[in-house]
Amino acid sequence: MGRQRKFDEEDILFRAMELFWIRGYEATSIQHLETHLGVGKRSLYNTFGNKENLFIEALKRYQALALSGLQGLDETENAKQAIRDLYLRRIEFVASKDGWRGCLMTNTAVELAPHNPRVAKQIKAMLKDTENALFKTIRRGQNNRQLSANLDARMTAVFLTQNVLGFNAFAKVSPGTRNLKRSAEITLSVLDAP
Amino acid sequence: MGRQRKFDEEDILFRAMELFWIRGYEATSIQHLETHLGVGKRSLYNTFGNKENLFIEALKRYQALALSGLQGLDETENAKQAIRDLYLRRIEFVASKDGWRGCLMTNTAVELAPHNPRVAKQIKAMLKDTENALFKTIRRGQNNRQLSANLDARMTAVFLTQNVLGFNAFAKVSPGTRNLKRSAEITLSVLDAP
DNA sequence: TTTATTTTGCACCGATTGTTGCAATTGAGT
DNA sequence: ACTCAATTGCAACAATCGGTGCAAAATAAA
Repeated sequence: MGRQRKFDEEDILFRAMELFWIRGYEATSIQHLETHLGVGKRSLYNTFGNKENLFIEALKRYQALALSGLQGLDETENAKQAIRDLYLRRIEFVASKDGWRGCLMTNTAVELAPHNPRVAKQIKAMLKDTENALFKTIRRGQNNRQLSANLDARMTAVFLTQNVLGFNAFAKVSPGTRNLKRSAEITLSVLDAP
Repeated sequence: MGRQRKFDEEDILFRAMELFWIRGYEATSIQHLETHLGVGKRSLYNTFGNKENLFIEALKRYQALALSGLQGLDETENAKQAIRDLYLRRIEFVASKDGWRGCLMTNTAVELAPHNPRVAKQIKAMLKDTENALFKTIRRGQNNRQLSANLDARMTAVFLTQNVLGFNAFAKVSPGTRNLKRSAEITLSVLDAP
């Protein structure tokens, strides 16, 4: 009973995610959200409580998005090629039609996480998602004799995770996928260790 | 002639740099600067014009600081060891007494550069500083037969630069130098290519 | 149709943002 | 001692921030 909503909550969260993604947390004001989402601020506050909650919910949608990207690792038989594909997908991922939006996880890790424990906890979880997915893939490659057993699978996964953060940050100031792709190839050469 | 200043401009810039470093650009308000610098806002505006100019001048001081760190590369004969030392120094660099401040270049690349062309230009210059210093060191290592001639020196330098951004971002959410140091060793293994 | 309940639009809140006008203060040059 | 330019402290500015109170609008249940 009562008046029915004019918007879909999940749709709003997805689009809010994109706005935070492009402009960052502080620079995306409630007013900005209002106009670009087509929803009155009062409805936003009724639904999500406050800006922080709205952001955290939006960030969860990003986490789901990133997680589905990581699942692509399982679809390629060769471990190194699987990781290469992930990198190439992520490089396209951080490039939007107009300019470079980078990666919401990286942006948030730098801008918001240091001052907000709730956000920091969530970012840590997302980093662990990445690390664990890469770890699993490296282990699989070792079992299949595609990667050397001498590789420290866990630390290599940590290394690759840091590296993803790196090119996300790099992409924000240096447009163009060419350098990113060539640099990614060097990153992958770590997997060729004897 | 006229009334003399109560502060040293260079000293203020250095301390402002530290404040921006810890809290970020937006979160460091003029009021915050006023109290922590011990200088009235009116003096700040008289001297630097506005907040953006003050920040850019402070960022230049950071650039000089980073540049002097890069010069340490020339002080170690072995190229790989020189780069390792740089990494270890930078890992300590991003760790302050109280918590993790990360790297002002990385923080700014993510938070401010995308919306501010002047800042973006300066960040690009700083990245080029890093890349060029690493390139020179890699070349030196190749000339001295310490590193393989098969290494693409330029792209390896780009890779290492991205990697530095990566662990700067990583450090903001994952305190502790241990993981960073171990991951750095994997990064350096790229230089062992045959 | 009436009632009960939820959502929406509008006005408005106090706090804070960066920035400036102005007059008092300072101190070197005359 | 006087002048004049530079610097300072204080008050205030308009704009914007996140957030709310309240009544009208909308809709399901009675």
